[in-house]
Amino acid sequence: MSEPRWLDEDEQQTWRAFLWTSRLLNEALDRQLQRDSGMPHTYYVILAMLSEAPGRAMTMTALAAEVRSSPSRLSHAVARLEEFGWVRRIKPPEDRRTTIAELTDKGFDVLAEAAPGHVEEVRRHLFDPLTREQALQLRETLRTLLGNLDPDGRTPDIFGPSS
Amino acid sequence: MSEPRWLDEDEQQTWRAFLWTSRLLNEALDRQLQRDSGMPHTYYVILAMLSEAPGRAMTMTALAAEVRSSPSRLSHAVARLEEFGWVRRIKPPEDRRTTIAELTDKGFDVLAEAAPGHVEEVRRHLFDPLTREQALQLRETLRTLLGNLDPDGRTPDIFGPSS
DNA sequence: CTCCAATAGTTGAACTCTCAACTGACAATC
DNA sequence: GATTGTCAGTTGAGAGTTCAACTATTGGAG
Repeated sequence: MSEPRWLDEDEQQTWRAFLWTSRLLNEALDRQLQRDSGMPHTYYVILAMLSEAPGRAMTMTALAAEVRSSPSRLSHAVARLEEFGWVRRIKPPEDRRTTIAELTDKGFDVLAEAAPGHVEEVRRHLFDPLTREQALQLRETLRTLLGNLDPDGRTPDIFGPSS
Repeated sequence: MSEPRWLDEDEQQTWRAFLWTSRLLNEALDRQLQRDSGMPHTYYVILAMLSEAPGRAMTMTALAAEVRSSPSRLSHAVARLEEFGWVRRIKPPEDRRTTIAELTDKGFDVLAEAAPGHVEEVRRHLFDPLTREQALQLRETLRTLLGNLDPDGRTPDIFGPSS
């Protein structure tokens, strides 16, 4: 065991700022979505990702990777979304292990209704306070961190085609 | 109702990078702390803040502000921490509405044991991948966002004495 | 062809968090 | 000095998350 390398004052401030910012931002989004559309932010992201997929459908595993969720969390979430009638589960005959989650028309409508308010909230809390310059710098910094946290870079959409 | 201002490509990428980064970072910290010290990250932060307070004690309201928690969440959390014997509740006679949460010696020891591993994890995921320059820029950006999210700037410790 | 490992996903229990309702104590006004 | 309002904190129910254990199916290795 080597000596722990403690955080200096600057680092401490950076870390806490990160912690509070992500906490508060997430809570703000959750509150807004829960109030206006009756769903937590996690569910919104699932619907959004499904809506972008070809055929508005994806296997559970692919979807889990897309939304950075554990298989378990996604399974529970989709079960709930299915209760709401926003997602449908399909068992394809080719590989009977897999399950395909498909966004229903109702789910698509709910998403379409939720989107403007949600985007507005993201804008208000994340982009409005920052200059364009800051936002772009932030993106680069976060990409760096993400490359570290999510090593099997299953995030091709986040990295531009030029890299 | 005005037209929603959608996110452009850059903003979309920034936003998702923020989302995944904070998600994954939080999960990494939670897993590490749960595994090595049997507590979620939220509880660690509560213990840490208490340990820094004079007398290692604080009123529930002050502590809630410090850790950006709702009164309810904090109340449940402290109830649990009390079960573990890491925190003690005290009812002061001056104002019998308030409750003071005090870190016990046992709680302090647990925190002291948990700290090095936790700091190491923060370092690995947040500071090691970044240049010092990036980290400082990140801090400024986050301060801006935080000023927006947490308007009653009850974050004097995060803003330097010069501001 | 059989057996074993890997893949895909689900389930239940324990736990944390949210929200709304509630209790109890101090403060202020009439 | 009663009433009303505000402050401090708790509680319970419902919902989401985690972890470990489990089922079912497919892909290989011998």
